[in-house]
Amino acid sequence: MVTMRDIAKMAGVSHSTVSRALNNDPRISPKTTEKIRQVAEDLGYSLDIRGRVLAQGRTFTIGLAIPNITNEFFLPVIRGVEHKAAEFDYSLILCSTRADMRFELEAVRLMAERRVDGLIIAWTDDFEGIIGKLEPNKWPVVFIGNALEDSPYPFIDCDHRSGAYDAAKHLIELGHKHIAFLAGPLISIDAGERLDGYKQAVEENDLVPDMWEGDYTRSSGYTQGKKMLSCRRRPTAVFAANDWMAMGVMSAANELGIKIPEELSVIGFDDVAPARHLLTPLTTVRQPAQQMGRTAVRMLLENGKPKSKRVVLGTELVVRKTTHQAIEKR
Amino acid sequence: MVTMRDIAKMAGVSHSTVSRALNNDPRISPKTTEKIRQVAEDLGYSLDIRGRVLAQGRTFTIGLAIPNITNEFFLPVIRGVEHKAAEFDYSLILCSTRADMRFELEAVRLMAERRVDGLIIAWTDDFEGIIGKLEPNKWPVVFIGNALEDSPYPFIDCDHRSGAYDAAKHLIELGHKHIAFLAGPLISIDAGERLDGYKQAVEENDLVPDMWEGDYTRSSGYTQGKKMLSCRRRPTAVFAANDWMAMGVMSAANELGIKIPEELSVIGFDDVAPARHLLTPLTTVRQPAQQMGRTAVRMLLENGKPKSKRVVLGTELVVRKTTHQAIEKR
DNA sequence: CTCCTATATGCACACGGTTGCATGAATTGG
DNA sequence: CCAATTCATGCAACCGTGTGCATATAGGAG
Repeated sequence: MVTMRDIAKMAGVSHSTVSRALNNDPRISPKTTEKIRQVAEDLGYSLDIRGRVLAQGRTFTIGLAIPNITNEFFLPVIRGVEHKAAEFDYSLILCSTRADMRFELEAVRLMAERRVDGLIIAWTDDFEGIIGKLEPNKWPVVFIGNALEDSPYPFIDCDHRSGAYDAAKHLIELGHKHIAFLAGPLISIDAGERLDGYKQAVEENDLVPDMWEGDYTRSSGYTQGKKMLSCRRRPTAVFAANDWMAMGVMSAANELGIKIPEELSVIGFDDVAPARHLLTPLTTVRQPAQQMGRTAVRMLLENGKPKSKRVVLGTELVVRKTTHQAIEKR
Repeated sequence: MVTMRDIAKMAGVSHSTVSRALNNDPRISPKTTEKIRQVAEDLGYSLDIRGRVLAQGRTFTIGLAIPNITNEFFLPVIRGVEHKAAEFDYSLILCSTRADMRFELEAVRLMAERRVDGLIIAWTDDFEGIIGKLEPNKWPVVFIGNALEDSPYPFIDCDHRSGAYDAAKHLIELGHKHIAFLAGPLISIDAGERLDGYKQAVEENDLVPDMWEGDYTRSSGYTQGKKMLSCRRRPTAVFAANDWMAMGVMSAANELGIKIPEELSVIGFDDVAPARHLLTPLTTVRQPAQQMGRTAVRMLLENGKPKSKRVVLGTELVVRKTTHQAIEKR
């Protein structure tokens, strides 16, 4: 492998001159620079960034820890982070933590050892554990998702409450009177906020809440969907707290011969890719996942003066084909 | 930031002793080792892997260049690479090349500068360009996908031909006599092979091929689907060369009021997540994407003796709900 | 007591760049 | 023609860790 010292020898200069020439230092004469460039080219030189990294104290790398690569939901987050990082000429180190705290802490250790210039932790359950690991050396970190409103750590999340409110409002405006809500696991922060949004909308309009609990998986949507749709007075609309459960509900409705959207409106949350591609594409609330990724990178890298440590992004109601005017009551 | 020299000073030893102690060198006495461990702990020491990297000449990092993070199809590949790399205690640097050769070469340069221990290039169109960049320094590389059978470079792909053959055969065994094939863009290598597999199966059974060309996008599936299903004698089964196009065809059928699978069987290729989640889930040929990722890492990292430079994995026919016995001819 | 052998640790250099400061050469002004 | 200044380059230290070899100390055998 050819180094700057090799080039220096060939060009009859010192290796510091080579370094400066290749970095366009104006103090090196154009003639020398040109010569060095030429020799470098001839020898097939390739910069070894490891030297620079050690000398300059930066790694031009950021780390991203994602709970579960398997879940399509995180894909746009990764994309956002990758693209924004690339804009800054930064590389991305990706770790999947399998939603397991041990792996998560392991990933943090790994990235700290690599001295990444910044760390993005997505949807962790253990803020304190991570901060504890990072604290001794004050590594810069940004969290995405799962954020408490009064979190002392820099985070990015979206407004689940108002997103859920919008979704419920949408159904109400279509004339639905009986709107069931299929909640996520209520230990989770966003699940609680989404429930709140639903409740607020329903109560503001003098409707009675009808709450069921799932666990954000498709199969829980299916099971609970079967139950709620077999009730004597079944809802005319279901708001599922995420798309996976919404798809489970659709499955259940399908098996029960209930037509969507004519006989049942369904709305989800997140705007996950598979839901977009259904034959009757799902109406949902889009979480700006890609933008969340981009913003996280910006917060980490943008010239040191973070305007704010907390960012809450808005959501967007995406009306597609699964919501429909309520049928009149007989 | 506390370094080994700091620890050494505190513990009254030299930094080489610290290095050895922390690496469990048996030559350091248990007493000293324990003491050094303790001091390291007290000072909140964290290994800086950059030093090791430079000293040992390895980076414990592999690079993965993916054409397009946006496409869910690549997700299992990333997962496979990430998991396998983690098993080896390797980190993963991820680059999305936006299916643009310039970005691709840029990504290769970046990873080379970072001195990754191995490079995985997924579905490139420009093997020579990349090898040209890598050649001068003989960086280890493995390609995934888009492989020519006689490629001189180490690659992993799956057997598109036999996969397509299986798909067509499946339809034939269900009694279909008129099976349309919606091909991918025929410049692409796998598109050609899939077409060959289809042709072989159809001809072996004395059926007449009915070939249409798409471009692997959902919308091309929709457009061509509309056309082929509006023919006077429309096919009873469609084999789309990938899942996205299959979903387009299903959309078209849906709009034309053609019932799937009763009136039309549809089969895809790849087993992309959204196709799995349709209300009537798609029958398809699974490309072992995750395993391809894992294998690529293994080829790069496993103790230097690659058994073979070319791996062609098998595919798996996944029968779900979109294929059905052919209706009898009247 | 002396010699030999383990055992434990330190010294110094290596890895591949970057950078503050010094030095030598060339140019300019008087 | 000399001094002052600018310009181009080299020297050497540095970043944090790993490692071959030398050295110091202790323990055991004769």
